[in-house]
Amino acid sequence: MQAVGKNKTREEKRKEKLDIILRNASRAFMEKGYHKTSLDDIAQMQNVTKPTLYYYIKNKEDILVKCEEEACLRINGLLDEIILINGNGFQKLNQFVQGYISIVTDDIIRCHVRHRGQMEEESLKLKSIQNHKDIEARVREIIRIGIEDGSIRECNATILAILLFDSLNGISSWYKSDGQVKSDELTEEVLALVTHGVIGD
Amino acid sequence: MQAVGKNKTREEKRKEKLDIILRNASRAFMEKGYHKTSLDDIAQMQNVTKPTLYYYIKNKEDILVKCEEEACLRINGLLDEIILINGNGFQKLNQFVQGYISIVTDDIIRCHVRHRGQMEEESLKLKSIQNHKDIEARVREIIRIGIEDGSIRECNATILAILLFDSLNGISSWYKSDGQVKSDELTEEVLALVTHGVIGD
DNA sequence: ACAATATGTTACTATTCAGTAACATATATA
DNA sequence: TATATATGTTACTGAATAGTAACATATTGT
Repeated sequence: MQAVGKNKTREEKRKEKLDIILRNASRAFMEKGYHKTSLDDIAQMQNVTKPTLYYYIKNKEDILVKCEEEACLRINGLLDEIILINGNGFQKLNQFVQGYISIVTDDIIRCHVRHRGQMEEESLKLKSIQNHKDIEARVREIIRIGIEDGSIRECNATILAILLFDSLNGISSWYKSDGQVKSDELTEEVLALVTHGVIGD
Repeated sequence: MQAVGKNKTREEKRKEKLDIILRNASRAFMEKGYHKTSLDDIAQMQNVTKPTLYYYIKNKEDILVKCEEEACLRINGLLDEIILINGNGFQKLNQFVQGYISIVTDDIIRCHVRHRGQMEEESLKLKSIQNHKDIEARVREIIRIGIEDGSIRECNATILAILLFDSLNGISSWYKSDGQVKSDELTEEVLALVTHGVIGD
Protein backbone atom coordinates (compact mmCIF):
# COMPACT_ATOMS: atom_id res chain seq x y z
CA MET A 1 0.00 0.00 0.00
CA GLN A 2 2.85 2.35 0.80
CA ALA A 3 4.90 1.57 -2.24
CA VAL A 4 2.47 3.28 -4.55
CA GLY A 5 5.10 3.66 -7.19
CA LYS A 6 5.41 -0.05 -7.79
CA ASN A 7 1.65 -0.51 -7.63
CA LYS A 8 1.21 2.09 -10.25
CA THR A 9 3.68 0.40 -12.51
CA ARG A 10 1.61 -2.73 -12.31
CA GLU A 11 -1.56 -0.79 -12.97
CA GLU A 12 0.10 0.95 -15.86
CA LYS A 13 1.18 -2.35 -17.34
CA ARG A 14 -2.37 -3.55 -16.99
CA LYS A 15 -3.73 -0.50 -18.77
CA GLU A 16 -1.19 -0.82 -21.52
CA LYS A 17 -2.06 -4.46 -22.05
CA LEU A 18 -5.76 -3.65 -22.13
CA ASP A 19 -5.05 -0.94 -24.66
CA ILE A 20 -3.15 -3.38 -26.86
CA ILE A 21 -6.02 -5.86 -26.63
CA LEU A 22 -8.51 -3.16 -27.63
CA ARG A 23 -6.32 -1.97 -30.45
CA ASN A 24 -5.66 -5.42 -31.89
CA ALA A 25 -9.28 -6.44 -31.49
CA SER A 26 -10.41 -3.21 -33.15
CA ARG A 27 -8.19 -3.77 -36.14
CA ALA A 28 -9.37 -7.36 -36.49
CA PHE A 29 -13.02 -6.38 -36.13
CA MET A 30 -12.61 -3.77 -38.83
CA GLU A 31 -10.88 -6.19 -41.19
CA LYS A 32 -12.79 -9.41 -40.67
CA GLY A 33 -15.87 -8.27 -38.81
CA TYR A 34 -16.84 -8.77 -35.18
CA HIS A 35 -18.39 -12.21 -35.53
CA LYS A 36 -15.71 -13.57 -37.80
CA THR A 37 -13.04 -12.62 -35.29
CA SER A 38 -12.72 -15.13 -32.49
CA LEU A 39 -11.29 -14.43 -29.07
CA ASP A 40 -8.62 -17.00 -29.94
CA ASP A 41 -7.64 -14.80 -32.89
CA ILE A 42 -7.34 -11.78 -30.64
CA ALA A 43 -5.45 -13.70 -27.97
CA GLN A 44 -2.94 -14.93 -30.53
CA MET A 45 -2.14 -11.37 -31.57
CA GLN A 46 -0.98 -10.76 -28.01
CA ASN A 47 0.81 -14.12 -27.82
CA VAL A 48 -1.43 -15.19 -24.96
CA THR A 49 -4.27 -17.67 -24.73
CA LYS A 50 -7.96 -16.89 -24.72
CA PRO A 51 -8.59 -17.24 -20.97
CA THR A 52 -5.94 -14.60 -20.35
CA LEU A 53 -8.12 -12.08 -22.13
CA TYR A 54 -10.75 -12.62 -19.47
CA TYR A 55 -8.41 -11.08 -16.99
CA TYR A 56 -8.74 -7.80 -18.85
CA ILE A 57 -12.24 -7.98 -20.32
CA LYS A 58 -15.54 -9.33 -19.02
CA ASN A 59 -16.49 -10.97 -22.29
CA LYS A 60 -16.24 -10.42 -26.03
CA GLU A 61 -18.88 -7.71 -26.04
CA ASP A 62 -16.99 -5.85 -23.33
CA ILE A 63 -14.36 -5.03 -25.93
CA LEU A 64 -16.93 -2.97 -27.79
CA VAL A 65 -18.04 -1.33 -24.56
CA LYS A 66 -14.49 -0.36 -23.64
CA CYS A 67 -13.86 1.03 -27.13
CA GLU A 68 -17.00 3.06 -26.74
CA GLU A 69 -15.90 4.43 -23.38
CA GLU A 70 -12.63 5.55 -24.91
CA ALA A 71 -14.42 7.12 -27.87
CA CYS A 72 -16.93 8.99 -25.70
CA LEU A 73 -14.14 10.35 -23.54
CA ARG A 74 -12.30 11.74 -26.52
CA ILE A 75 -15.32 13.10 -28.36
CA ASN A 76 -16.80 14.71 -25.27
CA GLY A 77 -13.38 16.08 -24.42
CA LEU A 78 -13.27 17.74 -27.81
CA LEU A 79 -16.74 19.19 -27.28
CA ASP A 80 -15.74 20.47 -23.85
CA GLU A 81 -12.85 22.37 -25.42
CA ILE A 82 -14.98 23.77 -28.19
CA ILE A 83 -17.66 25.11 -25.88
CA LEU A 84 -14.98 27.14 -24.09
CA ILE A 85 -13.24 28.69 -27.11
CA ASN A 86 -14.26 32.09 -28.34
CA GLY A 87 -16.02 32.27 -31.68
CA ASN A 88 -19.46 32.03 -33.19
CA GLY A 89 -21.42 28.84 -33.81
CA PHE A 90 -20.01 28.37 -37.28
CA GLN A 91 -16.47 28.61 -35.98
CA LYS A 92 -17.23 26.14 -33.22
CA LEU A 93 -18.72 23.74 -35.74
CA ASN A 94 -15.61 24.06 -37.87
CA GLN A 95 -13.46 23.28 -34.88
CA PHE A 96 -15.56 20.25 -34.16
CA VAL A 97 -15.29 18.92 -37.70
CA GLN A 98 -11.55 19.38 -37.65
CA GLY A 99 -11.11 17.72 -34.26
CA TYR A 100 -13.49 14.90 -35.03
CA ILE A 101 -11.67 13.94 -38.20
CA SER A 102 -8.45 13.49 -36.28
CA ILE A 103 -10.20 11.44 -33.62
CA VAL A 104 -12.13 9.22 -36.00
CA THR A 105 -9.07 7.82 -37.71
CA ASP A 106 -7.85 6.09 -34.55
CA ASP A 107 -8.40 2.31 -34.65
CA ILE A 108 -10.29 2.13 -31.36
CA ILE A 109 -12.62 4.92 -32.39
CA ARG A 110 -13.12 3.39 -35.83
CA CYS A 111 -14.14 0.18 -34.12
CA HIS A 112 -16.58 2.07 -31.94
CA VAL A 113 -18.08 3.94 -34.88
CA ARG A 114 -18.67 0.75 -36.78
CA HIS A 115 -20.14 -1.22 -33.89
CA ARG A 116 -21.96 1.29 -31.73
CA GLY A 117 -25.51 0.32 -30.87
CA GLN A 118 -24.94 -3.27 -31.96
CA MET A 119 -24.39 -4.90 -28.58
CA GLU A 120 -26.42 -8.01 -27.92
CA GLU A 121 -27.18 -7.26 -24.29
CA GLU A 122 -30.10 -4.90 -24.35
CA SER A 123 -28.95 -2.55 -21.58
CA LEU A 124 -25.56 -2.11 -23.21
CA LYS A 125 -27.18 -1.49 -26.55
CA LEU A 126 -29.47 1.16 -25.09
CA LYS A 127 -26.58 2.84 -23.31
CA SER A 128 -24.58 2.90 -26.52
CA ILE A 129 -27.43 4.47 -28.42
CA GLN A 130 -27.90 7.02 -25.64
CA ASN A 131 -24.21 7.87 -25.64
CA HIS A 132 -24.39 8.81 -29.28
CA LYS A 133 -27.64 10.68 -28.82
CA ASP A 134 -26.01 12.77 -26.11
CA ILE A 135 -23.08 13.64 -28.34
CA GLU A 136 -25.37 14.43 -31.23
CA ALA A 137 -27.39 16.70 -28.95
CA ARG A 138 -24.26 18.65 -28.06
CA VAL A 139 -23.47 19.16 -31.74
CA ARG A 140 -27.06 20.20 -32.38
CA GLU A 141 -26.61 22.77 -29.64
CA ILE A 142 -23.57 24.18 -31.42
CA ILE A 143 -25.57 24.36 -34.63
CA ARG A 144 -28.36 26.23 -32.84
CA ILE A 145 -25.88 28.70 -31.42
CA GLY A 146 -24.70 29.30 -34.98
CA ILE A 147 -28.21 29.76 -36.31
CA GLU A 148 -28.99 32.24 -33.54
CA ASP A 149 -25.87 34.34 -34.07
CA GLY A 150 -26.43 34.19 -37.84
CA SER A 151 -23.19 32.41 -38.65
CA ILE A 152 -25.07 29.29 -39.75
CA ARG A 153 -28.04 29.57 -42.10
CA GLU A 154 -31.55 28.62 -41.02
CA CYS A 155 -31.84 24.85 -41.26
CA ASN A 156 -33.08 21.76 -39.50
CA ALA A 157 -30.38 21.25 -36.88
CA THR A 158 -31.38 17.64 -36.29
CA ILE A 159 -31.01 16.61 -39.90
CA LEU A 160 -27.82 18.59 -40.31
CA ALA A 161 -26.25 16.96 -37.27
CA ILE A 162 -27.15 13.48 -38.50
CA LEU A 163 -25.86 14.06 -42.02
CA LEU A 164 -22.69 15.58 -40.67
CA PHE A 165 -22.04 12.61 -38.39
CA ASP A 166 -22.75 10.16 -41.17
CA SER A 167 -20.12 11.65 -43.44
CA LEU A 168 -17.59 12.14 -40.65
CA ASN A 169 -18.14 8.64 -39.29
CA GLY A 170 -17.93 7.30 -42.81
CA ILE A 171 -14.38 8.57 -42.95
CA SER A 172 -13.46 6.02 -40.31
CA SER A 173 -14.26 3.16 -42.63
CA TRP A 174 -12.33 4.24 -45.70
CA TYR A 175 -9.55 6.56 -44.59
CA LYS A 176 -6.09 5.02 -44.47
CA SER A 177 -3.24 7.08 -43.14
CA ASP A 178 -1.05 5.57 -45.87
CA GLY A 179 -3.63 6.02 -48.61
CA GLN A 180 -4.00 8.53 -51.43
CA VAL A 181 -6.04 11.12 -49.56
CA LYS A 182 -3.86 13.21 -47.26
CA SER A 183 -5.26 14.15 -43.87
CA ASP A 184 -4.89 17.89 -44.45
CA GLU A 185 -6.57 17.83 -47.82
CA LEU A 186 -9.39 15.74 -46.44
CA THR A 187 -10.03 18.19 -43.63
CA GLU A 188 -9.92 21.13 -46.03
CA GLU A 189 -12.34 19.54 -48.46
CA VAL A 190 -14.75 18.54 -45.73
CA LEU A 191 -14.70 22.02 -44.23
CA ALA A 192 -15.24 23.60 -47.65
CA LEU A 193 -18.09 21.26 -48.44
CA VAL A 194 -19.76 21.74 -45.08
CA THR A 195 -19.31 25.48 -45.33
CA HIS A 196 -20.19 26.29 -48.93
CA GLY A 197 -21.72 23.14 -50.38
CA VAL A 198 -21.08 22.23 -53.99
CA ILE A 199 -22.62 25.16 -55.83
CA GLY A 200 -20.41 26.90 -58.37
CA ASP A 201 -19.61 30.59 -58.19
CA MET B 1 -43.10 -25.43 -73.40
CA GLN B 2 -46.12 -24.27 -75.37
CA ALA B 3 -48.19 -23.19 -72.38
CA VAL B 4 -45.92 -20.29 -71.63
CA GLY B 5 -48.61 -18.53 -69.65
CA LYS B 6 -48.68 -21.18 -66.94
CA ASN B 7 -44.91 -21.47 -66.90
CA LYS B 8 -44.65 -17.78 -66.37
CA THR B 9 -47.05 -17.90 -63.50
CA ARG B 10 -44.80 -20.41 -61.80
CA GLU B 11 -41.77 -18.28 -62.48
CA GLU B 12 -43.57 -15.25 -61.17
CA LYS B 13 -44.53 -17.06 -58.00
CA ARG B 14 -40.92 -18.04 -57.61
CA LYS B 15 -39.76 -14.48 -58.03
CA GLU B 16 -42.34 -13.23 -55.58
CA LYS B 17 -41.27 -15.79 -52.99
CA LEU B 18 -37.64 -14.90 -53.46
CA ASP B 19 -38.53 -11.25 -53.06
CA ILE B 20 -40.35 -11.99 -49.80
CA ILE B 21 -37.36 -13.97 -48.55
CA LEU B 22 -35.01 -11.09 -49.39
CA ARG B 23 -37.33 -8.56 -47.80
CA ASN B 24 -37.83 -10.49 -44.58
CA ALA B 25 -34.16 -11.35 -44.36
CA SER B 26 -33.22 -7.73 -44.96
CA ARG B 27 -35.47 -6.50 -42.19
CA ALA B 28 -34.13 -9.11 -39.80
CA PHE B 29 -30.51 -8.36 -40.72
CA MET B 30 -31.12 -4.66 -40.10
CA GLU B 31 -32.76 -5.28 -36.75
CA LYS B 32 -30.68 -8.07 -35.27
CA GLY B 33 -27.65 -8.12 -37.51
CA TYR B 34 -26.57 -10.63 -40.12
CA HIS B 35 -24.88 -13.10 -37.80
CA LYS B 36 -27.53 -12.98 -35.11
CA THR B 37 -30.19 -13.85 -37.66
CA SER B 38 -30.31 -17.57 -38.41
CA LEU B 39 -31.70 -19.11 -41.54
CA ASP B 40 -34.25 -20.78 -39.27
CA ASP B 41 -35.39 -17.30 -38.22
CA ILE B 42 -35.80 -16.26 -41.82
CA ALA B 43 -37.55 -19.49 -42.78
CA GLN B 44 -40.04 -19.07 -39.96
CA MET B 45 -41.04 -15.63 -41.24
CA GLN B 46 -42.12 -17.34 -44.45
CA ASN B 47 -43.76 -20.23 -42.58
CA VAL B 48 -41.42 -22.68 -44.24
CA THR B 49 -38.44 -24.67 -42.99
CA LYS B 50 -34.81 -23.87 -43.50
CA PRO B 51 -34.09 -26.34 -46.31
CA THR B 52 -36.84 -24.74 -48.36
CA LEU B 53 -34.84 -21.54 -48.47
CA TYR B 54 -32.12 -23.42 -50.30
CA TYR B 55 -34.48 -23.79 -53.21
CA TYR B 56 -34.37 -20.04 -53.66
CA ILE B 57 -30.92 -19.13 -52.44
CA LYS B 58 -27.55 -20.81 -52.70
CA ASN B 59 -26.57 -20.12 -49.11
CA LYS B 60 -26.91 -17.45 -46.46
CA GLU B 61 -24.41 -15.15 -48.09
CA ASP B 62 -26.34 -15.37 -51.36
CA ILE B 63 -29.06 -13.29 -49.72
CA LEU B 64 -26.63 -10.41 -49.51
CA VAL B 65 -25.55 -10.97 -53.09
CA LYS B 66 -29.12 -10.92 -54.35
CA CYS B 67 -29.88 -7.75 -52.37
CA GLU B 68 -26.83 -6.20 -53.95
CA GLU B 69 -27.95 -7.16 -57.45
CA GLU B 70 -31.29 -5.51 -56.84
CA ALA B 71 -29.63 -2.40 -55.42
CA CYS B 72 -27.18 -2.06 -58.31
CA LEU B 73 -30.00 -2.40 -60.83
CA ARG B 74 -31.95 0.41 -59.23
CA ILE B 75 -29.03 2.74 -58.63
CA ASN B 76 -27.57 2.27 -62.08
CA GLY B 77 -31.05 2.68 -63.52
CA LEU B 78 -31.29 6.03 -61.78
CA LEU B 79 -27.89 7.04 -63.12
CA ASP B 80 -28.89 5.97 -66.64
CA GLU B 81 -31.88 8.30 -66.47
CA ILE B 82 -29.88 11.18 -65.10
CA ILE B 83 -27.23 11.00 -67.80
CA LEU B 84 -29.96 11.46 -70.40
CA ILE B 85 -31.83 14.41 -68.89
CA ASN B 86 -30.98 17.92 -69.94
CA GLY B 87 -29.31 20.10 -67.38
CA ASN B 88 -25.89 20.99 -66.08
CA GLY B 89 -23.79 18.91 -63.72
CA PHE B 90 -25.20 20.54 -60.63
CA GLN B 91 -28.75 19.78 -61.75
CA LYS B 92 -27.81 16.20 -62.51
CA LEU B 93 -26.25 15.82 -59.08
CA ASN B 94 -29.40 17.21 -57.50
CA GLN B 95 -31.48 14.70 -59.42
CA PHE B 96 -29.23 11.94 -58.22
CA VAL B 97 -29.49 12.96 -54.57
CA GLN B 98 -33.24 13.13 -54.83
CA GLY B 99 -33.57 9.76 -56.56
CA TYR B 100 -31.04 8.07 -54.29
CA ILE B 101 -32.89 9.10 -51.15
CA SER B 102 -36.05 7.45 -52.38
CA ILE B 103 -34.16 4.30 -53.32
CA VAL B 104 -32.17 4.02 -50.12
CA THR B 105 -35.19 3.76 -47.85
CA ASP B 106 -36.27 0.44 -49.34
CA ASP B 107 -35.54 -2.52 -47.03
CA ILE B 108 -33.57 -4.52 -49.58
CA ILE B 109 -31.40 -1.54 -50.46
CA ARG B 110 -30.90 -0.71 -46.78
CA CYS B 111 -29.68 -4.25 -46.27
CA HIS B 112 -27.30 -3.91 -49.17
CA VAL B 113 -25.95 -0.59 -47.95
CA ARG B 114 -25.23 -1.99 -44.53
CA HIS B 115 -23.62 -5.21 -45.68
CA ARG B 116 -21.89 -4.41 -48.94
CA GLY B 117 -18.29 -5.50 -49.11
CA GLN B 118 -18.71 -7.77 -46.10
CA MET B 119 -19.10 -11.13 -47.81
CA GLU B 120 -16.91 -13.92 -46.53
CA GLU B 121 -16.13 -15.45 -49.90
CA GLU B 122 -13.33 -13.37 -51.32
CA SER B 123 -14.55 -13.18 -54.92
CA LEU B 124 -17.99 -12.03 -53.82
CA LYS B 125 -16.44 -9.46 -51.55
CA LEU B 126 -14.27 -8.09 -54.32
CA LYS B 127 -17.19 -7.97 -56.70
CA SER B 128 -19.26 -6.09 -54.13
CA ILE B 129 -16.52 -3.55 -53.59
CA GLN B 130 -16.12 -3.16 -57.34
CA ASN B 131 -19.86 -2.65 -57.80
CA HIS B 132 -19.78 0.27 -55.46
CA LYS B 133 -16.62 1.66 -56.99
CA ASP B 134 -18.30 1.64 -60.38
CA ILE B 135 -21.31 3.53 -59.07
CA GLU B 136 -19.09 5.99 -57.25
CA ALA B 137 -17.15 6.56 -60.47
CA ARG B 138 -20.36 7.43 -62.29
CA VAL B 139 -21.23 9.99 -59.64
CA ARG B 140 -17.71 11.39 -59.79
CA GLU B 141 -18.23 11.79 -63.51
CA ILE B 142 -21.37 13.85 -62.88
CA ILE B 143 -19.44 16.00 -60.44
CA ARG B 144 -16.71 16.56 -63.03
CA ILE B 145 -19.28 17.57 -65.60
CA GLY B 146 -20.54 20.13 -63.09
CA ILE B 147 -17.09 21.44 -62.35
CA GLU B 148 -16.37 21.81 -66.06
CA ASP B 149 -19.58 23.67 -66.83
CA GLY B 150 -19.08 25.81 -63.73
CA SER B 151 -22.25 24.73 -61.97
CA ILE B 152 -20.25 22.97 -59.26
CA ARG B 153 -17.33 24.73 -57.59
CA GLU B 154 -13.77 23.48 -57.94
CA CYS B 155 -13.31 20.64 -55.49
CA ASN B 156 -11.89 17.16 -55.08
CA ALA B 157 -14.52 15.07 -56.85
CA THR B 158 -13.33 11.88 -55.18
CA ILE B 159 -13.72 13.17 -51.66
CA LEU B 160 -17.00 14.87 -52.46
CA ALA B 161 -18.46 11.66 -53.91
CA ILE B 162 -17.40 9.65 -50.88
CA LEU B 163 -18.76 12.14 -48.37
CA LEU B 164 -21.99 12.41 -50.30
CA PHE B 165 -22.46 8.65 -50.37
CA ASP B 166 -21.67 8.37 -46.68
CA SER B 167 -24.43 10.79 -45.70
CA LEU B 168 -26.91 9.41 -48.20
CA ASN B 169 -26.19 5.82 -47.22
CA GLY B 170 -26.38 6.82 -43.59
CA ILE B 171 -29.99 7.76 -44.18
CA SER B 172 -30.75 4.10 -44.77
CA SER B 173 -29.86 3.24 -41.21
CA TRP B 174 -31.87 5.86 -39.36
CA TYR B 175 -34.73 6.93 -41.59
CA LYS B 176 -38.13 5.45 -40.70
CA SER B 177 -41.07 6.17 -42.97
CA ASP B 178 -43.21 6.49 -39.86
CA GLY B 179 -40.70 8.61 -37.95
CA GLN B 180 -40.50 12.30 -37.20
CA VAL B 181 -38.56 13.38 -40.25
CA LYS B 182 -40.79 13.57 -43.32
CA SER B 183 -39.38 12.37 -46.61
CA ASP B 184 -39.94 15.70 -48.39
CA GLU B 185 -38.31 17.73 -45.65
CA LEU B 186 -35.36 15.37 -45.56
CA THR B 187 -34.79 15.69 -49.29
CA GLU B 188 -35.09 19.47 -49.10
CA GLU B 189 -32.63 19.75 -46.24
CA VAL B 190 -30.11 17.43 -47.88
CA LEU B 191 -30.30 19.33 -51.15
CA ALA B 192 -29.91 22.66 -49.35
CA LEU B 193 -26.95 21.38 -47.37
CA VAL B 194 -25.25 19.85 -50.39
CA THR B 195 -25.89 22.97 -52.41
CA HIS B 196 -25.10 25.79 -50.00
CA GLY B 197 -23.45 24.20 -46.99
CA VAL B 198 -24.11 25.59 -43.54
CA ILE B 199 -22.74 29.11 -43.84
CA GLY B 200 -25.08 31.93 -42.77
CA ASP B 201 -26.04 34.77 -45.10
C1' DA C 1 -53.57 -40.60 -66.57
C1' DC C 2 -48.52 -40.18 -66.21
C1' DA C 3 -44.02 -38.88 -66.24
C1' DA C 4 -41.03 -35.02 -64.94
C1' DT C 5 -40.06 -31.30 -62.28
C1' DA C 6 -40.81 -28.05 -58.54
C1' DT C 7 -41.49 -27.53 -53.86
C1' DG C 8 -41.39 -28.94 -49.42
C1' DT C 9 -40.31 -31.79 -44.88
C1' DT C 10 -37.80 -34.36 -40.99
C1' DA C 11 -33.72 -35.63 -39.09
C1' DC C 12 -29.08 -35.30 -39.03
C1' DT C 13 -23.84 -33.79 -39.30
C1' DA C 14 -20.08 -31.04 -38.56
C1' DT C 15 -18.01 -27.03 -37.09
C1' DT C 16 -17.15 -22.99 -34.69
C1' DC C 17 -16.49 -20.64 -30.59
C1' DA C 18 -17.68 -18.12 -26.12
C1' DG C 19 -17.03 -19.01 -21.72
C1' DT C 20 -15.25 -21.87 -17.50
C1' DA C 21 -12.85 -25.00 -14.17
C1' DA C 22 -8.79 -26.50 -12.39
C1' DC C 23 -4.27 -25.92 -12.08
C1' DA C 24 0.64 -23.36 -12.36
C1' DT C 25 3.79 -19.59 -11.90
C1' DA C 26 5.48 -14.92 -11.19
C1' DT C 27 5.59 -10.77 -8.51
C1' DA C 28 4.91 -7.54 -4.88
C1' DT C 29 4.38 -6.61 -0.15
C1' DA C 30 4.70 -7.46 4.89
C1' DT D 1 11.14 -15.57 3.70
C1' DA D 2 6.17 -16.18 3.59
C1' DT D 3 1.80 -14.98 1.84
C1' DA D 4 -1.41 -12.96 -1.06
C1' DT D 5 -2.55 -11.50 -5.40
C1' DA D 6 -1.95 -10.98 -10.27
C1' DT D 7 -1.22 -13.29 -14.36
C1' DG D 8 -1.14 -17.09 -17.09
C1' DT D 9 -2.01 -22.11 -19.03
C1' DT D 10 -4.36 -26.62 -20.60
C1' DA D 11 -8.33 -28.94 -21.32
C1' DC D 12 -12.96 -28.95 -21.49
C1' DT D 13 -18.35 -27.98 -22.08
C1' DG D 14 -22.38 -26.38 -24.11
C1' DA D 15 -24.89 -24.04 -27.42
C1' DA D 16 -25.81 -22.24 -31.83
C1' DT D 17 -26.39 -22.96 -36.51
C1' DA D 18 -25.03 -23.49 -41.67
C1' DG D 19 -25.60 -26.83 -44.70
C1' DT D 20 -27.09 -31.74 -46.40
C1' DA D 21 -29.24 -36.35 -47.21
C1' DA D 22 -33.16 -38.85 -47.71
C1' DC D 23 -37.70 -38.83 -48.20
C1' DA D 24 -42.75 -36.86 -49.41
C1' DT D 25 -46.08 -34.28 -52.00
C1' DA D 26 -47.91 -31.04 -55.35
C1' DT D 27 -48.08 -29.18 -59.92
C1' DT D 28 -47.47 -28.99 -64.82
C1' DG D 29 -47.06 -30.39 -69.65
C1' DT D 30 -47.88 -34.33 -72.81
